[in-house]
Amino acid sequence: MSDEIELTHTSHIVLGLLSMAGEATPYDLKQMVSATVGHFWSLPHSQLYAEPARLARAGYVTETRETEGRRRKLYSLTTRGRQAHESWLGVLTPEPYMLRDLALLKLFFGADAHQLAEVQLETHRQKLAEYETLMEQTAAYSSAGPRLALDLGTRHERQTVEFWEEHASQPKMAPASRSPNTSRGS
Amino acid sequence: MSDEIELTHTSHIVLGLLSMAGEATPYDLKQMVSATVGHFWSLPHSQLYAEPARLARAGYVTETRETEGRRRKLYSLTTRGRQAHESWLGVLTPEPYMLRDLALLKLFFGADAHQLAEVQLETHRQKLAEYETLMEQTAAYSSAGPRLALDLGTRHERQTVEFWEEHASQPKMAPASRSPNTSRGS
DNA sequence: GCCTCAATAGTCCGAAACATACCATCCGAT
DNA sequence: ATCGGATGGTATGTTTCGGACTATTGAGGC
Repeated sequence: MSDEIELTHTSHIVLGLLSMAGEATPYDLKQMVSATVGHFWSLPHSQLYAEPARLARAGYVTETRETEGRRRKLYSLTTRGRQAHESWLGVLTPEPYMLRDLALLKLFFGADAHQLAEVQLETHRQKLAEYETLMEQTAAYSSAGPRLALDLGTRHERQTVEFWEEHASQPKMAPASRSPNTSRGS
Repeated sequence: MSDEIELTHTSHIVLGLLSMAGEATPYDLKQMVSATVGHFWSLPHSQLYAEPARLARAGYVTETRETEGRRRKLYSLTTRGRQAHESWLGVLTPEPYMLRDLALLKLFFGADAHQLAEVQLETHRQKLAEYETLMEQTAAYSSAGPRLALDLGTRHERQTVEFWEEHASQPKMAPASRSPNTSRGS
């Protein structure tokens, strides 16, 4: 412990997840991410091996190994880590948010909206469906934070779908019934 | 020219801007970014010096210098660059988008929504106002792409503001008649 | 008992992006 | 004359990205 490091976004995700899980291996973190924040904040799984190690060096988490089997590394928050997490939660952030949407970028640069819409609709409808499923699952037992976040996410998706719907079906030749054969096979 | 590189998001932004401007210095690009795509896709200005150079090495843009004054570097698309840009525009991307919103992250991890809302409202209202101003300015003369992108951006902001409004003024005492002041006037 | 396949679990690395600090020049107003 | 602000640019250490690559484990078929 004791290299001074600065806590990055990734750090706070790891700290946050550990505070929820109590104790976790990087692989657990990976699962958690993809089930939760990964929906809107993606990161490569390699980070989830590198970052806890970094946090351990700086004394925010402890690293122990299983004594048997794969001898996986188990991480959990130290007092310092818990404090860091909590004070992060308490700090108000006017921080700008980033919406990195390739489709939006292409739209801006003049791509054909109708064409874009086709793919975007599929993507976002699927995501919306996922969210709605999640919503049902978590409605009862989950704590407030995740539910609120999911709520905002769902609204975003719903709106995005609406937007693209408006641009989907009337490119220039408006009339006939397009058979919307968006079969959802994987 | 002729190192093979792969075109990143940053590359495509630079190519796109150059295709709009015809010719530009990194500083020009910097201005353009902050006036346009920078609203939703931020990047450090140093990239706008590094990236064109990289693209020049690979033959996507030409680099010339002013012969007088500051002898700034001027970039413009080569045929290859223009092609790359256009084919990028044409490719359909189911690519997932990322919403990197610290506030959302904190919300997820259990931060106090009421408190968060305060700051978020300020930020997003301001952004919304910006967008609405931009909207008026660009309504007439601007081409379709930017207008559509702006439209989507504006809706996002509007919705985000709505969301935080719901969490701003009634922290835990729920009951009374909420005046649903979600006026949708532009 | 052996094999295979999927899920689990982890390492590694080059390239890109990030954030910021720093430097230099020009020009108009005091 | 000089000061400050806009202009214009470089440099650098850290983080992130993205994916390739390698094991191990356990369940089910044969």
